[in-house]
Amino acid sequence: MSYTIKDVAKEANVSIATVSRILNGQAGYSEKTKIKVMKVIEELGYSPNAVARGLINKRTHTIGVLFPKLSSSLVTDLLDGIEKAANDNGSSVIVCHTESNGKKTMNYLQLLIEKRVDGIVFASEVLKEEYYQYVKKAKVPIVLLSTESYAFPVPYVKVNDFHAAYTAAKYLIDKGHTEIGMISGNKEDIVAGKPRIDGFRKAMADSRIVCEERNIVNSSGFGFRDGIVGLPKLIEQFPSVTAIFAASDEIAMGVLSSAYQQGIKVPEELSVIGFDNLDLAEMTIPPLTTIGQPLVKMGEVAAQILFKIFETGEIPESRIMPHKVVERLSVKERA
Amino acid sequence: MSYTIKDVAKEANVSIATVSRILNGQAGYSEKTKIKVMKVIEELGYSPNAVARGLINKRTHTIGVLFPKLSSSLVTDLLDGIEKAANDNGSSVIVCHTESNGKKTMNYLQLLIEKRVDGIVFASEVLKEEYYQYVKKAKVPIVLLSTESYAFPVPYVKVNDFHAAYTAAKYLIDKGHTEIGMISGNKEDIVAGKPRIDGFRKAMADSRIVCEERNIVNSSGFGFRDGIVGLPKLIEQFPSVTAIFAASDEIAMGVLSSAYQQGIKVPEELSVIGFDNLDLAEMTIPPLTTIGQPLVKMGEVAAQILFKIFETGEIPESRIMPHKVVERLSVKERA
DNA sequence: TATATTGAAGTAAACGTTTACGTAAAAACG
DNA sequence: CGTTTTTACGTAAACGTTTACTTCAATATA
Repeated sequence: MSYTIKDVAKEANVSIATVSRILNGQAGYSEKTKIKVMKVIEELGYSPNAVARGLINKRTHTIGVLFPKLSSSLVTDLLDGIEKAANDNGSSVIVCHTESNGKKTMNYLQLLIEKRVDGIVFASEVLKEEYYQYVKKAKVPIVLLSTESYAFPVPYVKVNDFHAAYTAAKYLIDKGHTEIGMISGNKEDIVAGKPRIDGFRKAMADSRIVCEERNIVNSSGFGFRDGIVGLPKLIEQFPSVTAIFAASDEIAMGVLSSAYQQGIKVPEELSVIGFDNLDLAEMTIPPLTTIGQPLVKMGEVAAQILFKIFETGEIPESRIMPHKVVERLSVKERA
Repeated sequence: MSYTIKDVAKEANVSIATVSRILNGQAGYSEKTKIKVMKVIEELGYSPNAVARGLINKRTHTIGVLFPKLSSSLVTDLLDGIEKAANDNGSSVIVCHTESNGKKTMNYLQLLIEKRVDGIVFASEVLKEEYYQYVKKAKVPIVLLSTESYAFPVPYVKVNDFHAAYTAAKYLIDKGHTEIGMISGNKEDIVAGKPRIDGFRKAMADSRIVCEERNIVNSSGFGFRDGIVGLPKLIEQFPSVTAIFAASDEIAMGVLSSAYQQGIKVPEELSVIGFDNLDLAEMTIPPLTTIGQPLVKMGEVAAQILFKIFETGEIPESRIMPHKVVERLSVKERA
């Protein structure tokens, strides 16, 4: 097919060992032969076979990434960061799209392990026992991104959702709001759903604002639709609401759209704060005030943790990334 | 490290050839030994080494994808489709993020070729001669996605941008508009910029509507900012405008935001049609009428073309995917 | 000058598979 | 029952590298 190291060796009248040494900068050859060999490589257009290298070196310079879905700008930013860090470390990334499906996830894990990826980033989803045991048995390093495991000792990279939600609610309170509602995403989601609700509740409690059932609408997911249907529901059960904490930017966009349809002015009549700071948060009308997660950075850090593990063999600590409120125009001080 | 086929063979008292045959369903063993071997595999938790397989089979079951940027929902949808089709065909995908940088692109191509990917999807960017020659020399199948090459015989998958833009303009015209402007994206972009402008012009001409300099604002890219700055510019040079064709949904969102800031009501005072039908097009205020590209499907088709090439060795024809107008609420019939 | 050291290479084994080829026993056939 | 065919394996080479060991000449050292 294409040329091999043998072809190069033959053409240059040296042994394959010499070619290999030159290619890997390993000492043991003269400048003259190097030049000769490089010339042959150039002429032939020889490209070293990374598969063969991987076989003998037991290192593929490839990492695998598992996402529940691809078409979400949250995931995209994470991937962006991962890819960046991987590339900086001379590795490539294989993306897998699990659709939050247990069987698919297992298949992907199997695939990645058979391909002998150096490590795995598991993103935005809960690490089931089955998954954990499988990669543990295969001894492949794994790091969690934008998720966390309470049951297993796996390093993770994420923001503190409890704290971030607290910050969001507190921000609204500091703006003079007292009639504050939340549209929460899935409360069964123990890693991103529940903590945000708890953080919201805690902020309310700390400010001595009563927070009951009616303050919170639990939706099934974190999507646009959840915001669209969430707002009318919230208004129905809590008509005096003046400010809303949406558990994701997509929910917030749904709220914005729903408010617009109902003729509710944001932020004049209703303030809205989101969560994530997706790219589209600055494109909404009005531009969305939100809790920013450093998504790209988080992806980078997750990948870097993997590389650290390759180097040292030790498992580093998890990283809680800082969140911040990104002030735009969807929240107004209450008179 | 982990178990090999030899360990399995020894443990099961058979030769490695037999294990291999069982693993690949190759005939040449009895049911009894199969059961015995499978049991050993199960016990050991043996995982076949795809790297070794790749070396001997000259097939890695991996394809590479090059994107100019990752954080764009356009690219994400394409990737989604590619990944889906790849997975259906037992392959994985390596993503590369070129940032439209020639050097980075060449590095990625080199990387992918060294890793011996079975094929490459080159997306949303123009295929430079240097790129083409390099992958051609390596004899790696390549397919273009959402882009096209006039100079080289490379199969592509995309919509007909000229025709799609024509459709957009015609749609506005059919709604009774005659004062129609365009915010065009980069007109130097010969594959997506220029054809859309030409399509727009043609539709205007065919309807005997004069279309001059002032009808079109050329921006440098296809992003939100371009819409934000584009609208004021367009209004200044063409104050009577009642409808706008934005060359991308992101531009359209910029237009929407800019219009909102200036107190221009969409669609009452100004109609806007976009291009792409990104996920976020339905989340805008008002929901965006746009030209839909079947992005996920396009990704799938691109990958399938690659698999077809692997099978047949022949290069299939390019595919022009159908576009359609997705009617939402940002365009209004003119009184 | 005799010996030790260094430098520049080559040889061959190993990585974990697949597969062409060989072989012995079992089955089928006449 | 003798011969042919089939079945069920085993042996060993190959895939394209890296690298531990060798080797041989040139240089440094005593």
